[in-house]
This record gives sequence, C-alpha cells and structure tokens, in this order.
Amino acid sequence: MTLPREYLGQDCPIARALEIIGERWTLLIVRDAFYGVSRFSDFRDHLGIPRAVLTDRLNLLTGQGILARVTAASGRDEYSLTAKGRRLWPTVWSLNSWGNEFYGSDRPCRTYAHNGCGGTLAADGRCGSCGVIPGPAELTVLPWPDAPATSKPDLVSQALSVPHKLLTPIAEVAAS
Amino acid sequence: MTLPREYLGQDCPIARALEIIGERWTLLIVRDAFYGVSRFSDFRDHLGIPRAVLTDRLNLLTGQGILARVTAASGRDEYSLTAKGRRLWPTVWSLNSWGNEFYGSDRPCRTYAHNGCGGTLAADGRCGSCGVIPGPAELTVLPWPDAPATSKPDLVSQALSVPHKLLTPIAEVAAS
DNA sequence: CGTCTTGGTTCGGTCAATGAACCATGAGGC
DNA sequence: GCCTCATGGTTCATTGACCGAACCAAGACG
Repeated sequence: MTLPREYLGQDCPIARALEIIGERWTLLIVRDAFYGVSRFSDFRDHLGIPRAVLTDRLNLLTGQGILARVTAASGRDEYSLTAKGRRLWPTVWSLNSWGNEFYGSDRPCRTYAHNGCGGTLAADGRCGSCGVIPGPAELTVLPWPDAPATSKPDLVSQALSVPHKLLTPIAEVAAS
Repeated sequence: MTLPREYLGQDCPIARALEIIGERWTLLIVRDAFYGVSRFSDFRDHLGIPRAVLTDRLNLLTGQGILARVTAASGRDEYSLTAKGRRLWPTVWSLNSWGNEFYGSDRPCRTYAHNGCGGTLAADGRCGSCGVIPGPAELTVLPWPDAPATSKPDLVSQALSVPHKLLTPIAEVAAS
C-alpha cells in the first residue's frame, strides 16, 4: 500500500517537504505552535479543526519529530516544537509575508517586533531597525492596533490580543 | 455556499496564503514554473498530476494572478509566473531548504548557484561566496553530480539534467 | 459517588482527488 | 479536401480525505 500523502516519483526536497507539511491544517498547527499553543483543546478552539483531523495531524507531526508530545504532571498532553520544527520558521514567515503583501490590504494584521532592538520585521524577514534576520525566539507578535478585544473568545485569541513572545506558552488569561 | 478551500474565520495572512497555494499540487506547479515549465503537457508529464486537477489548479493560479496565461502564436497555451508569483520564491526556497536538511540525506539533490559569482546557495538562502540573498532570476539550478541521464524521460527532467537558469523556458531538447 | 474537563475514537455523509475514457481545435502530410 | 496527430482540455465512476456530531475513557473535583 502506497502512502496516500505521497507525491510519487518526485526526487525533490520540496515535494518531500510537502508530503509532510503540505496537508490541510498542518502548517496552521505549526504556526500556532510558534505562538506558544501546546494543548489539544487550544489548537482545537483556535483553529476550528475537526477533532479527528487534529489527532491525525498531531500524531503525524510528533511522528516526524516536528512536535514533541509530553504528558504534563497534570495529565494533559502538551505539544511543543522541536529544533526541526523551529526550522520551519522561514517557511511560516514567508507565507505570512506573501499573504500580507497580496491579501492583507483589506485588514491590517499582526506585526512582529525584534525583541532586542524593537524594530518591526519587514517582508524580507529583516528587522527594520538593525537589519538582522531574527529567529522566532527573538520575536514578539503584536496585535493589530485597532484589534477589538472581543474578536474571538478562545484562549489563544485572547493571549494574542496583547504582545506575546513567540515560543513562550500561552498563559492562562484571567477572567476580565 | 462557502468556498471549500477556505479556512474559516482565520484573520491571518498565513491562513489566507494557504487558502490560495496550500492545496495539493499547487506549490509543485509553482516550483515547476520557476524551473521554466510553461506548457500544460510539460506540467502534466513532469508532475504526474491528473489532467482535471491540473486544469483546476492552472485556472486558480491564473485567476489569482500568480500565473499568466498566454495563447502563443502556435495556438498552445503558455503559463508564466507574474511578479506576484515570483514573490513566492522565498516560500519555495524555504521548503526546499527544509526538505533537503531533514529528508535529503538518503540522496543528494539539485543545488542552486548564484549566477553572478558562481557561489552555491546555503540553507538560509544566502550565496555561499558573496553573502547576498539572490532572487530567482539570479539563480541557476544544477543537477546532482551523479545524476543518471536516464532518470526520467519527460522533457522537464531532461532539461534539468544540465544546468538551467531559473525562469528561463524549458528548451526543446534535441534527440540524442 | 456523580459531574466536569481533557483528549481522544467512531460513524455516516460530503466533497475533492484519481485514472481512464472521450472530445474539440488546429497543424501537418498527402 | 481528407486523414492523422498533438494539445488542452471535459466527463465519469471510484476511492479516499475531510467534516460535524455523537460517543467514550481516564483523571480532577466536589
């Protein structure tokens, strides 16, 4: 039985990469992992993905060593990006940049700030102030200026309504 | 009726980008367009994609202004990347880089050379000699060293068995 | 002991992908 | 003109992935 996800006969690293992360939802899960999302229910609530599909994708990503699954002391499973997963940041950023350039005009969107110098990330991934290309651990995602606080009720949307360092866990938000 | 390709409710440029180029085959078509593939039959032969799906994807990509369709004097349709499509190079490159880093060990793969200085492109997209990050128009794709000339019979594979500048049309290969 | 949360699995229905067959147009040979 | 082939599709039946809703098991909590 051949794998259903396979692009047959493509001796190409792009095809190989897309076999792993090219399925529906997969890169959005990775994006949320960069935001610090780690729990099944938070992925579920933020993405609106069917549970069965989320189970499948999390198993695939952990099986490929992109996410690491740890059962926390509380008994809840937690998922976090491995080094291999964090190497997907250029891909995630390039999609963000392209989507923002060609489809972001109708609505302003989140921006990314370089932790050290406070500069804003430009389309090419460089910090607008100091010119370096920061990795995800050096970035803070900022809400768009006129973000309505009531945009969405889920924990992740609430956590991202204030500046949030990438790769740091989504904190429990105190009831307002 | 909601669009089947939509990620509902995601106010995010990444989700927006994936709605357009996140479907199966789409980014491989874009990759081939960077290689200079322009004809329906060449995409078909190189990718092994079902005709109906290729029709659908080419219509989608031209509808979104990523590819431009021109009916050549010969009567054949030709597809080429627009400026918006060429802005997908960072995404394509990042996937190539990630796939090569984590899944390329079993088999060496194509490398990319910077036209000006001849340096080889590193994983971060920089030219190994001069340090700039070249765009696709400044790159040449090189076959892997021990490439068997008989690897695949289709025109595109043959054209890529010798060094080939990106974005230049796949030339007719003279019979050997 | 009953209820709630978490993290799933199962199931029927729907929709997209697949491969094979069919078709329309235009070019070239004769 | 007539036949044939290449190109660029469309149509169709089958398969498989995605979907939402329902169900389930284990642990926390009262």
